[in-house]
Amino acid sequence: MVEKEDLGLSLSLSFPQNKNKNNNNINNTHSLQLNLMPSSTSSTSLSGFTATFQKPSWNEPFPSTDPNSESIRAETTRSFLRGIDVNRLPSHGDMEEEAGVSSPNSTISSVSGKRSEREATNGEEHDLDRDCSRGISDEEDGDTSRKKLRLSKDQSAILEDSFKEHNTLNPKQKQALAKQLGLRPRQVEVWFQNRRARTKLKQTEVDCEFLKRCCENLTEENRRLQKEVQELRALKLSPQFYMQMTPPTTLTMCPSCERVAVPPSSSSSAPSSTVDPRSHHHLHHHQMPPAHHRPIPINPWAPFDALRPRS
DNA sequence: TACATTCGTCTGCTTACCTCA
DNA sequence: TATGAGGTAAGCAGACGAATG
Repeated sequence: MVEKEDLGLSLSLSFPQNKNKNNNNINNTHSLQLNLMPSSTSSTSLSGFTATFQKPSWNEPFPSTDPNSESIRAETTRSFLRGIDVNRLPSHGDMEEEAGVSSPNSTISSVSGKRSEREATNGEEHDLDRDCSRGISDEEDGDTSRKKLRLSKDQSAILEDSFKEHNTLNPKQKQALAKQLGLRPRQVEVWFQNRRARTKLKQTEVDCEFLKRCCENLTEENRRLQKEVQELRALKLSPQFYMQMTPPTTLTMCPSCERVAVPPSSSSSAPSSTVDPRSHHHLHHHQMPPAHHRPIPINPWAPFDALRPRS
């Protein structure tokens, strides 16, 4: 079994750009990438989804720019081919000698369900692949419990590699991969479906964690601001406050950004109406605020604002 | 061109089995 | 040894898009 650390999940926080289909288009999103790859991971899987999806090439089943990963992959494939293949088809005739490992050909699907009823009613094999994938074999007709196939490590590794290249498969790719792995196309298809589901689940967990942290930050910011309001109220009650206060007429509002602008010189007594709007704009965007002027706190939702879809 | 049908594939949910602590 | 939790292969339903008549 492939360990979680080996999955090479690169999770992203995504906001769908267009919800064209069930909100599920995970590729067409703004993404905040969170690469969860452990630093010690081998080079075969370090690029994560985003990077590896950029260069799909199925002319070569497992392309690699890294000679090391190439050799690892080749070795994996070799060991896979010479090793125990729990999914070999019955025609190979050696599956039963591999004790303790179940074969997909011993897999028995549940006979319950509407689809089975439909097919029984039709009485025709309109989908050989699907029928085959359910592993209904002659020698196990009496057993209604489905046995579960466990993919070998090598099969899982190869499937993972493929998934990093493409998270979906076209029929040709599916066939090729199934042939390479000695699996049925339906099994490859199901594996990819489940893999996408796992990826999405992981992403959801990461998103949830991220939102939780945002919420905590906002709560903290809110607490801080409340405290500051209290302090300002207390200060307002003291008479010294009015002595130090600058007349409000020296403050102007920038019409473009709607922020309070500080005149070029605090000693200037010129009313704000005389300030040239152009110079004001120039100054207020390039002049450092007075020391007593508290900087505007960073909007904790800023990362979201940047990522949010424009609607 | 608009419409109905079929087909393949997707996601989401669920079940059943397997492994391991 | 029994058992419960977690992982995962696989089934099913419903939706969607493309192809076809």
